[in-house]
Amino acid sequence: MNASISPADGPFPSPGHDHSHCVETAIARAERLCAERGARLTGLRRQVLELVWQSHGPIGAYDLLDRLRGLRSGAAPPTIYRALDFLIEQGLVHRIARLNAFVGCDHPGAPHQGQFLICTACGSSAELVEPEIAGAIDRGAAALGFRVDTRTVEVTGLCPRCQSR
Amino acid sequence: MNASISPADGPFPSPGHDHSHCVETAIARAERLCAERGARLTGLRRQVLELVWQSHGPIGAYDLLDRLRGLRSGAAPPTIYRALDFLIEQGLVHRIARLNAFVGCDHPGAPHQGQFLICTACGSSAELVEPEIAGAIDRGAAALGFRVDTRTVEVTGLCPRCQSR
DNA sequence: GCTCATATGTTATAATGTAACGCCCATGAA
DNA sequence: TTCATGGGCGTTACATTATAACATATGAGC
Repeated sequence: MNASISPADGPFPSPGHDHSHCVETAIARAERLCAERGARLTGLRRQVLELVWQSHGPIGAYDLLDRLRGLRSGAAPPTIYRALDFLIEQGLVHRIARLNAFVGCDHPGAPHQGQFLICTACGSSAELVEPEIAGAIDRGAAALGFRVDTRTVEVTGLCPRCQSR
Repeated sequence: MNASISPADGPFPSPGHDHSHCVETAIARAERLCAERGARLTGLRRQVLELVWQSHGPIGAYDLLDRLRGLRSGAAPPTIYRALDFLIEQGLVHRIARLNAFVGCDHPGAPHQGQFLICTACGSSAELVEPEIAGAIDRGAAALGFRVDTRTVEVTGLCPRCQSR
């Protein structure tokens, strides 16, 4: 099993966690990946990626916009959405459809699509990378002759911490 | 494997299909289920369910609203959303998060959550009921100590017809 | 420096979804 | 019968999310 975390360094954020370290790591990985690919991680795009990671869970576009305005007065919705489009294209950010929200990808570089566990009590999320889930989906689709492009898997429930509260 | 269809009577709609029959069947099932449960399938709710089924694929709330206005002048967004809330609660309709759209459930009465194949070429969708997918999700979640509530599975790609065009 | 494509700024608007309040009507108790 | 109750729906207003369209700036390569 290959489970991991978003945005903290355990399956779900733990209390004494140094999150700024995660942010730095994520930015560093993003820089490297974009350099390898010749993709332009501009100042704006890096700022938006930092803001996504600084959030302790999935964050909406307009919340990001509010925070971005602290850095760039005059930012407007297209500012955010264009940056997010780029980051998603590069596999650095995932969009969670059920929440209309965005979250940093824990496995940039590895070809995969997001599988998310979303805690309805605390709002945190964890990213799964489960080949078994993708495999089961592909078998079901193949049985109907369907050619798979993207797979969205979003699971709601309670994270370990919120179960014991 | 237990695959089936939405809204037609094969894995994906076929050309000479008599769709009005599907609509009637769906309404009849809904009447029966609601009667058993003591749930009130009112005139409005039945009309909305018919409109959902009359669509040959997932349909947005405001498209439904436009059509409903042909039957009830003065219908407003809450009219549609409240009816949809009821229908979803009763398991008669599913919401497809990626599309912000709604589709009739092929398996009302059977406890399940929607698993959808969505053709990006023709817009049609097919509903899967794959215990293997749910099982794989549950195992992945259990490994992180996550208690599952709902599972959203939405797969995009090409249906058999659109692959051969 | 020039040119071109790309990135970003800017304004406006589209698309989707909800809050809040009040009326009506069916139901059941006094 | 009357009246309280609650659900369903009408209605208005508004909140939230996302995009279109056009102008300007920036940066990489020549």
